[in-house]
Amino acid sequence: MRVGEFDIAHTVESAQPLTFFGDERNDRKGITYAYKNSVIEVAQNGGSVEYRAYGPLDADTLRKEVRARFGLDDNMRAIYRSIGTDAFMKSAIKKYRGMRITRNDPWETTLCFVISQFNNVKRIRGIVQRLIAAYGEEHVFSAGDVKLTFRSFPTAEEISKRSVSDLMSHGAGFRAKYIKSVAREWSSENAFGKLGKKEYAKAKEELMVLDGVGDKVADCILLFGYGKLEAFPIDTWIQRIVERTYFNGRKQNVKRIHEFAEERWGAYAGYAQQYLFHFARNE
DNA sequence: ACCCAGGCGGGCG
DNA sequence: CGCCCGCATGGG
Repeated sequence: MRVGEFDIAHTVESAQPLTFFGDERNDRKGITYAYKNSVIEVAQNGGSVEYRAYGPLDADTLRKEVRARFGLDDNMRAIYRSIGTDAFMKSAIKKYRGMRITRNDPWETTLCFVISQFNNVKRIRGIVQRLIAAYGEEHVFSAGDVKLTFRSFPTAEEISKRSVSDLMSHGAGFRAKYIKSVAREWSSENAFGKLGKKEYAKAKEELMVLDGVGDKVADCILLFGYGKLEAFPIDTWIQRIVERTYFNGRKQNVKRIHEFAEERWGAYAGYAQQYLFHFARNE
């Protein structure tokens, strides 16, 4: 299908959940990822996005999944116009034009970002991959002479059955107790599935009840899991670059930065955050 | 060897 | 509240 203002390389390289489990199958032209009981391959060639699925997925569902996953229905012209109000943001947009906010499975996003705290991207990926290898359900597909094996993302139920020390054996460290607790909460209540219907502030409040989910992780879940584009996750990178760029290098607390982001970027603060984050990490 | 990483919860003033 | 501290682990 034809898509404008989309760059799959910038998108998958910008450390969103899709790439937390990215591996050698992913390159600058495309990505292969698990979706429910299927595997989806997506590749970009100029203004054309091609995709195919292995597994029980009809064409319409597949198309909708790809469009949703890569944020292809976001109006980038409007978003760029809205957030590109200063030279710094304009240069970030220019450099990473086409980078989208991906929409991932909420549970998967929650687990990924609980693991992300006080951690680095490389190790986050490793931990997530080991959890998938250990607890994900295996699926095998044959397409002609090609045999494709993959594991789907482990369910909350599956993770909740494991002991903390079992989870620690995969390198999760002190986060293991959070993983266990969050998995238990997620599998015992079905309220989290409906969080997307609630408004941002209310949904954030409910997520922060979870042990191991604070202000920043909640915003990541809302942005990358529920597509709440007004969410503005403030991590060390964002705090640094916002203070340096918009506050003359003076220290600000998180509350102040949230107020600033809401006022300046409003409904698209999440996009502003992703361009700032990617720009800050790659400079 | 040493430092730090897409923070968080708990404890303190 | 607002700030400060410890925290498992492994890559640079």
